[in-house]
Amino acid sequence: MINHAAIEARWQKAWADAKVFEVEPNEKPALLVTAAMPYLDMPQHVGHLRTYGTADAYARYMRMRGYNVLYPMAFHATGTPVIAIAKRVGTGDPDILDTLKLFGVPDEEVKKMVEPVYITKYFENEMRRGMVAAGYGIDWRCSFTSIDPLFSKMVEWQFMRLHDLGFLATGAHPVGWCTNEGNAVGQHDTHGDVQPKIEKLVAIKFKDSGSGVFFPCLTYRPETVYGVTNIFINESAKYVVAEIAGSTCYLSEASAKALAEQTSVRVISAIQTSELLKKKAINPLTKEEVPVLPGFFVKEDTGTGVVMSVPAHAPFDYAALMRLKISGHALPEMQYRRVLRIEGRPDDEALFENVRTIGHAEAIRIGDSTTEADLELATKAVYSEEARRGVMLVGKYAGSREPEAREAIAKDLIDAGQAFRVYALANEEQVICRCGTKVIVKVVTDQWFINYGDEKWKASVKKHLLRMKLLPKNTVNLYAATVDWIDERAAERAQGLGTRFPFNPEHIIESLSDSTIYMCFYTFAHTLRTYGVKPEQLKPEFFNYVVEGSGSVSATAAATGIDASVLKKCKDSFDYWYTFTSRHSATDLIPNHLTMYVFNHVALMKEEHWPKQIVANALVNYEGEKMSKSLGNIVPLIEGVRKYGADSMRMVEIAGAELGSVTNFSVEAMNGVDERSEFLYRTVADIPSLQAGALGHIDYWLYSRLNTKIKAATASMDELRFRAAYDDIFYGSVLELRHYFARGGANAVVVNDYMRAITIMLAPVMPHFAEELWHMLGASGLVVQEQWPAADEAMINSEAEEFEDMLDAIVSDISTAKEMTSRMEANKGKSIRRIAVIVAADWKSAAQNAFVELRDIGRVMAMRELADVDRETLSKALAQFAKKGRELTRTRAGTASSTRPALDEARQYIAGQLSLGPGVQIAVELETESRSARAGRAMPGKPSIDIQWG
RNA sequence: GCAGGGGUGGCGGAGCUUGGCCAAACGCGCAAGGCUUAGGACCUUGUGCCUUAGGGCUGCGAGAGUUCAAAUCUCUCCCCCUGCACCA
Repeated sequence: MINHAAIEARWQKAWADAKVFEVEPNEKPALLVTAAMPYLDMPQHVGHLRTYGTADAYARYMRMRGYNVLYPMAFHATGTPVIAIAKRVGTGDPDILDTLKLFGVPDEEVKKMVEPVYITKYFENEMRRGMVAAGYGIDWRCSFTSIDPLFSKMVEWQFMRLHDLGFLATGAHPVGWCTNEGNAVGQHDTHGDVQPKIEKLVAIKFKDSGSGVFFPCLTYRPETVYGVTNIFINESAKYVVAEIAGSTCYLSEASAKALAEQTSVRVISAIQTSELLKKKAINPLTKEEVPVLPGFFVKEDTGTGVVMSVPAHAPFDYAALMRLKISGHALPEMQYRRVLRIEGRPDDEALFENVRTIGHAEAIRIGDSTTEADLELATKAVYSEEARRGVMLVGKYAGSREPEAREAIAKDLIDAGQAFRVYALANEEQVICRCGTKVIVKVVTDQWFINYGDEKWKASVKKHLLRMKLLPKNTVNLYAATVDWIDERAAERAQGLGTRFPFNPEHIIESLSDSTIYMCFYTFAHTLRTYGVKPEQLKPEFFNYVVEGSGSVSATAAATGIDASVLKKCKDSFDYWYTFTSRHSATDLIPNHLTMYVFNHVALMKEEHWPKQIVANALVNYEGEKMSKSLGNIVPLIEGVRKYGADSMRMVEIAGAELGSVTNFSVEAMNGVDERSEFLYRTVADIPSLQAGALGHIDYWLYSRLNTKIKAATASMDELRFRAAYDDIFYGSVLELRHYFARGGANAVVVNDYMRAITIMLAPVMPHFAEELWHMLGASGLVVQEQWPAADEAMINSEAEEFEDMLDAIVSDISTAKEMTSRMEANKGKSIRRIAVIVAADWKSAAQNAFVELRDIGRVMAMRELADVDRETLSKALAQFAKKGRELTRTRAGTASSTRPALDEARQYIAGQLSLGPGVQIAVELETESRSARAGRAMPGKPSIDIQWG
């Protein structure tokens, strides 16, 4: 058994001692590999290995390809999560205590986690340990955290530059909001980590014909205003008269309070619902007068507490009217006016009939089987059908499709002052802040944004994306779509760790926005530290000079007080490493971080320093299931390494699937890797017991396979197709070695050469195991510093490879034939006496190649070289070639005289593969000499088989 | 809803960019044989359907089209996954 732990420890120490990952600019081409810095709120779990391991394997590969590779690591601490943990630990929230326990954080450490900075320190150490254990070749000298004062100076500079360039803007913006804490609420601030979804609605103002006060009817579907029959309010709620954004309205008291967070609201007086129910209101578009009625489903705390009723298109509205009718309420003359039709559905009347049927059924509760849940379902069905195929029947937009009409009518009404925007949470369940308060929507004013909507900025990003290498290739569309869609993005926040926002020091810079150009900081972080540069010396001039490339050394030295030689060193390092960068992250960051990364580089740096390559990987499942805290299937990285070994996990996660597909972390897969590792390990260990001597066919075959493999694997690796590459390098080598040994291969030099190359190629993904094999092979130095093998075309021998393929085809053919003939009546009670393998005559290969060339039976027949062949036999063979058509290619099988001895040698192998007893004779015959009736069937590369029973 | 990705054997998953050599790599599972006191592990073969000899038929979400030829190109429809922002 391979002792993973011992091997890992030995080689991790060897790498550290040799400082192989501590690199400085040199004459080699540069490559800076960066993976998204991990957030310091949890230890790493096995899933993280996918991204960081992929980046590491790529870095190791490129190093072997002759690049000077820097793979650094930083840590993200900005924002609210760390503070949230401190708070939750402080209040003894059992949820967080369980989670920390799941991650193996000792109790005495948990106690100290009431202090945010302590949390970041703890997890930083934890993560470093995990990353070393997983075998990442990181240059730790360049590390920093996003709350490092030196780093903060760069973020400040970044935002001042964005401001100079006109990319910062202020404005109003709706956010999820907790009135208790007075803070914006994101996903991790809510119970059950629910993302508050904000949607835009519109409130259409129906004027009370008596008082002139408005009923602001909240709706998702302003286009149905043409079909309104009445207005609904909640009879049992409290209503008020209030001034909203300049107009006087009736609305529920709860709504008035909530709306005050979105716009100016001044409550004037209370009003009884009985008063409201006496009123009539005028539809602003149709000018019709409609009554106000009680609606059972109207929620007082959503929107305005006033809705318009469109029974033809809304099951709830119809049901409410039916309920009123049943309870004997006086109803207006109902109009059920349809405002749109369903295109391509001649029976669309049926759909509207259904609306009524369901509404009616709910109202009278037929057998209690039709409920409000059915109304919800019906509503959804109607909305989606009408949105997809609805065409307006009435009004200004008659003939338009529903989605366009909806937008256009909303805009017209708002522009005309007949409606206003209302934001609401779209979540089906109520969203509750961790503090217990219900989350509402607030429109934040004077909010600073980064204006990613800037057209010129977008255009240059789009243009640059076309020049970048974006992997996997099918992510290109997602980047393009993101650039099209991305708009203003909040740049500041009231709470959390981080850098103060320069234009509003009360706030901190939003935490995704402060990590868009941080990779450049790696290139000079350790220089700043080595020379003791102080944060206050990192004036804008420093970054102008080093990162932006403007200004002179002397002027920068004068402005900052930093020694000119240090400045020069920083700039040279940045210029060197930024010639070729590869950014690694998970696919889900494409629509935000990765796209913003491109935007910010394009805005702030010289074109030669813009991003060159982004690699986005999919995530990892655990035994087929998503990893999640709730499923309790999260394995901490360090625990995984201890249990399965770093290399096996790396092989499974990095090379278990192509970049864009989910890899499955399973014990079974891990065992599969272990078995093969053992096999390779034994193979290397057994080399001394093999022979030396002249090379035979099977030796040339193995060399050929090796070089074919190197060629294919190199091409795959260049595209980061790890799965394809390691199918060949790892899994394929095991199959080939087995075949080699089964065919009697036993040459120590050949196996040694083969395993040397395989070992080098294993190193990017299985670095510890590769070092161990390298050492066992008696090689000097570290494999991590070796050159990636180059394929030797001269060693690729397609004839030898084809021969082995033919051999397996023969085995398979005999096996089928054996099965078939055993069922023949004539062979009952007999056993196989002899198997003849009959090799095609040489003229057949000549004829085949001639036919492939000429594609003309007559011309081949006339060839002088084939003049000796019996006319009928030749024409039959040619007819067979013709039948194969385009599939037929030149045969590369050797001549009969060379194939025959090779097959002779392979007889034992064939017998072994078929588990034939010693009593069965295998004979290799030439077509020209064979007495078998089946001899004529032999074709180039496909000998005829004759099984003789007796 | 909007956007992006995807639907291939019992399963995971190749192949689809450059249509034909694809019943479909590789692996798992399953079956038979070998080995073994037995089991496990390991090795070999088989694993869509039909077939008394290497052949034939059907097949790649559904339907239609282009083509001599389609898993691969085009269109329509159905289904699944992911993201939708102030949050890392």
